[in-house]
Amino acid sequence: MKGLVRGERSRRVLEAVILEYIKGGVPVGSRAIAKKYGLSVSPATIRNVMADLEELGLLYQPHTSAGRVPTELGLRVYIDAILKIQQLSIADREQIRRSYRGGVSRVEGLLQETSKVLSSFSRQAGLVLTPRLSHTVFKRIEFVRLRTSMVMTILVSQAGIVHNTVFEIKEDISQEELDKYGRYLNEMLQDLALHQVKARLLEEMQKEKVLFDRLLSKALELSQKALQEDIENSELYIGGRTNLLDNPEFADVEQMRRIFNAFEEKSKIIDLLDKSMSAGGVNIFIGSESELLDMESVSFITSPYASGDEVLGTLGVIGPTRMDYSRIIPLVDYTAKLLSKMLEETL
Amino acid sequence: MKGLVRGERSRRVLEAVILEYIKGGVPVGSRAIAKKYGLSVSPATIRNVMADLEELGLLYQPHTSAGRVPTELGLRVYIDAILKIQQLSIADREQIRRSYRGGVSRVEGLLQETSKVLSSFSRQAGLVLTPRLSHTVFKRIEFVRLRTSMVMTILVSQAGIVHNTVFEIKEDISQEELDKYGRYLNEMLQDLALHQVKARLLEEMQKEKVLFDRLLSKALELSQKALQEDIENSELYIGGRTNLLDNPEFADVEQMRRIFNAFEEKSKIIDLLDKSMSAGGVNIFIGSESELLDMESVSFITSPYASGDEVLGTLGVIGPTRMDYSRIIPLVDYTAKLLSKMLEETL
DNA sequence: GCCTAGCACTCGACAGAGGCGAGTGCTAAA
DNA sequence: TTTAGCACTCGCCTCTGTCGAGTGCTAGGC
Repeated sequence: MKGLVRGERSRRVLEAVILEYIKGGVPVGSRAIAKKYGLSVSPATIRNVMADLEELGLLYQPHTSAGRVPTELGLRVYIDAILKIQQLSIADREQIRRSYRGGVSRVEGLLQETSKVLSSFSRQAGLVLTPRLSHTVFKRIEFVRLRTSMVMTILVSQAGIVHNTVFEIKEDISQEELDKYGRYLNEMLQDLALHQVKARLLEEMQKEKVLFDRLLSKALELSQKALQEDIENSELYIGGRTNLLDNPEFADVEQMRRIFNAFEEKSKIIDLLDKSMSAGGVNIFIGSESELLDMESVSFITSPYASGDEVLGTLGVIGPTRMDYSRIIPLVDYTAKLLSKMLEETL
Repeated sequence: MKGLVRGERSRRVLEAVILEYIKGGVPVGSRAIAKKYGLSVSPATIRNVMADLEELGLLYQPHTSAGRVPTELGLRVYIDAILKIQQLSIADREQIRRSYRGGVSRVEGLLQETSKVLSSFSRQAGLVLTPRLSHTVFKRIEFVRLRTSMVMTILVSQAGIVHNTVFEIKEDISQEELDKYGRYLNEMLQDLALHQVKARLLEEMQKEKVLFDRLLSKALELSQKALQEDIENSELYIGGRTNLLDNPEFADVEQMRRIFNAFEEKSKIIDLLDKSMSAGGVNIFIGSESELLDMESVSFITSPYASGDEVLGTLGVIGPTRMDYSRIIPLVDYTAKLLSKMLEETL
């Protein structure tokens, strides 16, 4: 990949075009670069270099007499081979930490807040994928009798995530009995990962002695029901949608509609974030790389977050392909680390 | 108000202009009305009537040689004095009920689903304000020790709403002890409204005997903390935001930005829905009536929903002032009733 | 006295023409 | 290899004229 841009000058020019384009959003011409980037060569020379870069597929011209715009490939090369990723400044870091003050007391709140932090610092939209329940560790289960034959199950994971389900049962069960079930299950499932819990329950249900113990079998049945639910699903928090409206390239409503549809639908974005969960560190998807067809002009910058050793979810920023990568990459990186630390410390 | 439009013909013309405007979104001229609405008078006559209506402030002309557009007042008069609100057709009702199938097992899910139902049937955005916790009846409290000195409180209301808080305590408390607190409090707070719970806790804390019982006082302290949290706040579910993008009047991005900002901010809309909670039945806010300044071109149609006698929250539809009131008013009405029934039955 | 036909008038929407300017590619000379 | 010069391209903007929808007014008819 690096070989694509051989000369030092080519590289400087590519960088200049991209920086200028990110700043202005309009095609950039040879003269502007010759002037502002002190390459001490004339515009004509720049033009030659640009023509070369265009042949390599890194730049392209929207029309004959226009300046150049970076292609996806161009951005890719820039990010991989040219951009030196800086640390976030101390001031920025301090400010991010400060935005969390005012105490967020629930995990859900913390994650939602994070999506807002990401959006306000990137001036784009922030994304936070909540942990899959099935990937977390069992902490506690509780049954509450809401009314005749209606039972609520509350499931708490070690990371402090709460999930509840309501369902109907054939015969009424008293709260006292439900409490017994709870104690029994809490004992049995201690410290299991939730996806193991399911297996464990089945296993227990096979055991002969259980079959003859009404209490146990009832308890197992109930918890089975609770787990059938969507513990595989993640939620997605999206902060700062409106920031996207400020991007001039989305003035055209059609683009905007596509993106907001994806926000409403969520599943596509969830899939994407899910994919980048296993890959460690910051991931960048430029335009069509995300394979969200019909989303050609947006980029994602994502990073997984964790609590201890356990990778919980992914967070990131979505914006136009023309966005300030040099600022947002470290932002996403830092925020992911900060969130991980907060999850680990406070929970 | 009714007196504003005296003649039967004036009324017909006003209605015609509004219906036509709702359908097309462009100013409507005298000829179109004369033709399509079989008033069997000539365009010239219609023009005279229109001029009268304009003088009354019910219509206005965007420019000299344009057709007429209804004003807010015009719409108000139309809705109050002319529109006969029909029942939703059996087919529609059936279809709405069907959209809920596939079993929604949590209250949150049910409400969120409702916002989607509202949006898809209105082709605008659907709003559902969740119940304030403080207005619901206490069902159960539960403490979970997440790790040393970190405790989670889970609060369940009779309607099946779950709220959790995490906080740090000075000295560690074992799960066994926490369970004891729970049992004690569940006994004590049975069937109280949550806003009474707070008072009750304070009251108990005053009692001398409690002061000397470490267990009790600790339990009270903990639950106090849990309740300090945002039990006064409602959440707002918004479904079908993208539908709004289809309204031609919002092609201009500025309008759209305002609305989406309000969605992001939420508090203004929450206030509005909150206000219309106490007023029974369907409420309609046209344009500036909502007093959400900078939202001149949108209308709200809202209705409270309840469970049993207890009014829980508000739901509604937000769309351009030019929306199909005759369809959406019954829709909102029916959906509120249906939701109330479902909340009552299934919980 | 109300309704209608006719007419002059207004004004936005649209299309085409022309000028501007940014930016290019090519060529020839340094 | 670089640069200056030049002809050329093409999007954007403005100006202009035409078109048509719609109006208000007036005079005559039921």
